[in-house]
Amino acid sequence: MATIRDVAKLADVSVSTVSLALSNPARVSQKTLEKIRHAVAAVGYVADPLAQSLARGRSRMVGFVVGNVGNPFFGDIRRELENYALDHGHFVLVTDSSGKTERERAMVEHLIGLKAAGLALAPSGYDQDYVDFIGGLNVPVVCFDQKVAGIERDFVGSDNHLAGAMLTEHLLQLGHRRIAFIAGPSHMHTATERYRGFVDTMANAGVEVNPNFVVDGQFTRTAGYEAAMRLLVQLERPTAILGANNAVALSALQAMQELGFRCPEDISLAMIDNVQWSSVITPRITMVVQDTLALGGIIARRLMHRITSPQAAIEPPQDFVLTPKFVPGNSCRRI
Amino acid sequence: MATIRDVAKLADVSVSTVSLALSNPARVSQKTLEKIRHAVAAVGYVADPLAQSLARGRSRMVGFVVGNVGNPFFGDIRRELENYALDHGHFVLVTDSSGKTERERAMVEHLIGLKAAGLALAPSGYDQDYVDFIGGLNVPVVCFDQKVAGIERDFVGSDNHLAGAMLTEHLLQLGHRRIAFIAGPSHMHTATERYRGFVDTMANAGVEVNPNFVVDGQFTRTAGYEAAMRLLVQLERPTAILGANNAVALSALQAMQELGFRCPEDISLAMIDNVQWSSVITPRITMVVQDTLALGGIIARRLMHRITSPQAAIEPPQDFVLTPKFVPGNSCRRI
DNA sequence: CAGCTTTATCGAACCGGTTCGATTAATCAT
DNA sequence: ATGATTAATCGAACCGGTTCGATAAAGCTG
Repeated sequence: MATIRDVAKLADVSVSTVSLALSNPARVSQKTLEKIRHAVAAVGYVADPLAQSLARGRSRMVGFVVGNVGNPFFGDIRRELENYALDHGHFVLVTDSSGKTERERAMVEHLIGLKAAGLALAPSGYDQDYVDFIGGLNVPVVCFDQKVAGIERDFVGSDNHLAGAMLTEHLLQLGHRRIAFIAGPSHMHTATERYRGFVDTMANAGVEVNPNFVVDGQFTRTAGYEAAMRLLVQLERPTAILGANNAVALSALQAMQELGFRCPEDISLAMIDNVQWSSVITPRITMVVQDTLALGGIIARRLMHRITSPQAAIEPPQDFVLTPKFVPGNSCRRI
Repeated sequence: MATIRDVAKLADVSVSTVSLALSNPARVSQKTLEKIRHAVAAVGYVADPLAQSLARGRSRMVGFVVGNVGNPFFGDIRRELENYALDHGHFVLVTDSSGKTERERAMVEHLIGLKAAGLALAPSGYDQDYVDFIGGLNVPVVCFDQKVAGIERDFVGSDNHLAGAMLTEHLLQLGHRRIAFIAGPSHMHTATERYRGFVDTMANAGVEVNPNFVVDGQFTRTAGYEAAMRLLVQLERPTAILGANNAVALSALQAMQELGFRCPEDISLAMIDNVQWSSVITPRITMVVQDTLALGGIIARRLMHRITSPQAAIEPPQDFVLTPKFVPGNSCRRI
């Protein structure tokens, strides 16, 4: 590998001039710039990113930290970020915390150790310790998906209250009254907001929520399955189930299939968030989806702005909340 | 941030002794080791990974390069690698090439620039240029999924010929003769092997393959959909469709649904490779799946072995080919 | 106790860049 | 022509570690 000293020697200038020429060509005379350019080409010089990062104290890498890179929701966002970052000379390092706060912290620390220029982070924690940790990071951070109280950072997400409300409203319109809700973890902002959307809409319509019809699915497959089972074995069953995310809703569908309930003839189903291959799942599930591409675009632009613009550091953090979209399927019937 | 010089000053020893003590405690006297340990704790010293990598010429990071990190197949492998690498003091950098050779190359070069200790790579290219590029990398590389002719590296994958053969055999057993095959890209080893598995099994059974029943689905959703449509609009339709991967098979299911064909009553369907939520897709598709956890485990161990074991460099590359598993569903009927 | 080996520690060079103050050369106003 | 600016270049220090040869002290042998 050719180093900057090889270039300097060949171009017959000092190392510092080469460095200057490469980072700020305008401040070097035409003649030397030419010489240096030739020398660079001749020896095939490429700057060592590690050495640059060490000297600068900053790298040209941005971290992408989520709980599950396999989730298409995060996948779309990642792609947007990667494209945008690449166009701006930055490289995205993807990390997966498996939803574990512990691990997320280790990965964030590792990224900071790598002198990451910035972080796009879907928070997995919520307590004071966590808030302090994220708040104390000395690099630009854009949070997304989960809004965590106390974290003073840019945030990009969807209106989850509205998402819950839209589907509840839809089911009410179809005549459903016995609507069940499979909720997510109560410490997650998205989960509580979606639940509030459900409860508020029911209240506004003057429909009482049966406490037995609210179960906790933890946003996971296994817990969602068990929660759905608890709903389905009751004597007085719901006529419709609203899943707070894709995992619990699809688990509910599976439970229904296993118990011999037809959807939507016996029980209607609706869910928040899309899933890959939803178009081949029978029935097509009525859902509210987030505009992942738009979210990804905003996250990317906001993060790169904070990274590249010098005065961005003093701009106050900002929230970007997008409106989710209703996507009708045929999993909800009129009763 | 505390540096190694802070530690040295506080412990009243030289910088080199601190470095030595930290990397090889046995070669330092008990007394100084104690002093250094105290000093480290006192100033909260953590070595800068960047500086270490620069000085050593090697980092403690391994690169994971695939075409689609969202694919659960790669997700399982990634998780295995991450766990194993973490246990061995290494950190996994995940990158996604979107299947583009161009981009993959850029990412690999970036990882090399970062002095990655090794690479787990699902190759996306196949021509001589690509082979030379991968072969010329000066770090341990374990290839997986796609076996590329000419690349002299460890390889971990499944027996794709067998995968194709198993499903073909299954369909033949059920009485099918007019079996269609939605193939993948002909430059991909997995695709050609699966196709050969199909063709060979048909030939062994003395059943002729209708040329109109072999269409190219490119392993993608859109191409798979179009390919399936071409199959379904023929006057003489197949009685069964074998999708060479999950994307083309599910696209075929979608096409069938849209045209009003029932599965399996009208047409049977089988596919290679699992997909998330396959359990809630109706019908449950009969498939052959790869043992992703085992694959991931082998990849992880092989790569870390090459990285950590000094004499591993001279070990010849080795192929690990696992047997896939047949998972019956109810998408294939007897005729 | 002399002579030799081993052990513990250190200094200096190095990895490959960046940055800033100093120096020299060129340009300008008067 | 002269002093003041400005532009171009350079040297040296620095980022934060590792590594290796040198040196001094300690341990062993006979």
